[in-house]
Amino acid sequence: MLEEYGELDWWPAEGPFEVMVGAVLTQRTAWTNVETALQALKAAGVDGPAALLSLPSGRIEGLVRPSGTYRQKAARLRALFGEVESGGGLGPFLSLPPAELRRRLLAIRGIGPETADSIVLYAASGHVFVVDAYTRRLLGRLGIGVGEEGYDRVAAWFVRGLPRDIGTYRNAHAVIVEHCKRRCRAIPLCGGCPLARECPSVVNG
DNA sequence: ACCCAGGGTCATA
DNA sequence: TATGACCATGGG
Repeated sequence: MLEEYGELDWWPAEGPFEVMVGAVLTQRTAWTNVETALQALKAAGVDGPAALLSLPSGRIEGLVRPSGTYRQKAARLRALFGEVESGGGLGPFLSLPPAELRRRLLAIRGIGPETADSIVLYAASGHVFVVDAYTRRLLGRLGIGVGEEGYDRVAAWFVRGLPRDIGTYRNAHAVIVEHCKRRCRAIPLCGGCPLARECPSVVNG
């Protein structure tokens, strides 16, 4: 997949703040809808935790509405950046040791393992592997049973097999998502996949 | 008129 | 532990 897609320089964002907002907004949501919401936030001058927290909840809800489940997501953003500010702001918060940062994130309402790890990996350059629905789907299509196991076990499986390098972790997740988004179409890897016959994308055309 | 999308929480059994 | 309901918009 690395040969097929190369280095993707994925997760386009202007900085850590935008990565964190995007990580919450993309929960069970197509990225195109996230972009609309991110643009609305930017147009409203929301460029950091303080700016976001200065807005009333209803205003935040309106801005993130295009990303769906907007009441939940507005509350989650408030909770997240409330923690960030009480931790001294973006810099100090993201500079925490990755393991502690991850624990702090998981303790926040609405931040689960994938959202937390996306923030750790893409905003704080912490050494964690992000496991999402695409990752499990790919493992399933390849007949690798570990994809059925719990989040931490799946992540550990990748950690064991990959070079211990931030860039590798970022790009590995990126190519998995980009590959699956294209539904395994016109991609050589699928032609060589022994289970292509059972791949839902192939079956569904 | 469906189905799904870069999850997470909560109530049940 | 393991399902199911719920959140809710936009594109195919």
